[in-house]
Amino acid sequence: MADIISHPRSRIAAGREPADGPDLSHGAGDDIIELLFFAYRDFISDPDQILADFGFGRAHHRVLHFVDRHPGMRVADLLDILKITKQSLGRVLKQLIDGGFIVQKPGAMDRRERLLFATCKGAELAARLREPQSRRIRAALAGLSPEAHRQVADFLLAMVNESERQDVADRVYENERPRP
Amino acid sequence: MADIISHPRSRIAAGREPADGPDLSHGAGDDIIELLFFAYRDFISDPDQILADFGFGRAHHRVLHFVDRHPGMRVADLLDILKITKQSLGRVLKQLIDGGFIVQKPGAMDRRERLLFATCKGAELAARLREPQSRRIRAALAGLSPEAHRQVADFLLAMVNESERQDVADRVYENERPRP
DNA sequence: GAGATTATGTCAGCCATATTGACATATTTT
DNA sequence: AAAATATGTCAATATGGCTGACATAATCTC
Repeated sequence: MADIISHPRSRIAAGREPADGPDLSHGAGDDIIELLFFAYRDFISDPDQILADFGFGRAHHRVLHFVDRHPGMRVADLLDILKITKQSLGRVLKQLIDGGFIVQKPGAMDRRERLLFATCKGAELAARLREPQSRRIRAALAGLSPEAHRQVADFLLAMVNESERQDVADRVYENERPRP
Repeated sequence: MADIISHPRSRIAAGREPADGPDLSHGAGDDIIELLFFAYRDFISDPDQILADFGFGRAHHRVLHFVDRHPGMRVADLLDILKITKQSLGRVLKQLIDGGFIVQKPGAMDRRERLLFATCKGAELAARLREPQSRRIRAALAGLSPEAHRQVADFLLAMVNESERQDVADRVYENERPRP
């Protein structure tokens, strides 16, 4: 029985070098794997209570956040960002529109497009949801060195898939995205 | 119609100070809100293809990861970490046990406890799942300054709820947890 | 030792959010 | 006119959360 049990600790004996094949045991950066899990777990839990008051879930938060931050966004842009299907987005977006948090306007150039905007009501909710998350981040950065904010932002950006990294940087830092 | 639309850009005009009440518009650290979303989105997408080959989802990954990393963990420990109910854990854990990835052993001190261990098969899968995430993290850190790893780890730890921060640090850095 | 508490498991049902596939409509492009 | 695009919608399904109720075995307390 005991012999079918893996003993990870024995595999990380100090200084041990793998004799054959790649070392699949724990290594540099593995602390970040767990820290990311715990940090994100608590980070996304902040707005849950507020959302519950509106009968919304985390999916509504994500949609409202991006529409509020990037007014005039197309539905297709949102699908690219969230990496979900239009059917999944559909229900959530419909609820936000029905509730008066988001409005749609046909595109001026291309009237097939439904450009998305947060209403004042929507912007207020987005701000309420953003507030505890901002507070948590500012508190976390406050205890660190002055350049930590930049280091952390650079790290997180470097964690994004290389193919989309520039798009994400443009979005986050508000360089207006040129749309072809 | 246009007057019910919020215009966030006007609220972040450079140097503007709020005249009344707290400033609920965007401020320091808000770039981190979005960067965390994008970084985590891509970070957790890495193992998805591997998991699909086994008919598993992200819930299985989380359970297997923590059991592999902390052998002899109790079911209650896992519930604390994942912050889910025992019913939710139950289904996923049962599948991992039935599939031979995890085994249970009664606790030596308290035979009510079911201590969890990854089998060799489970440890191998955990390593395969960890590999792309480790690679992504190492690549992200490689482009940064030498002290970035520490800064990022400190930041992520500081993002954890204060009440659990010490427990998380102990877990992540393998200081054996004293159990009362 | 009897009774309370604890650790775990399980049944049943519900909800949120994701999926795929098919099809409809309006609009723009070719 | 035909093809391609942007969006919306219907239907069915899966995952992974939840609550509530109840069962078992083991330990702790008096």
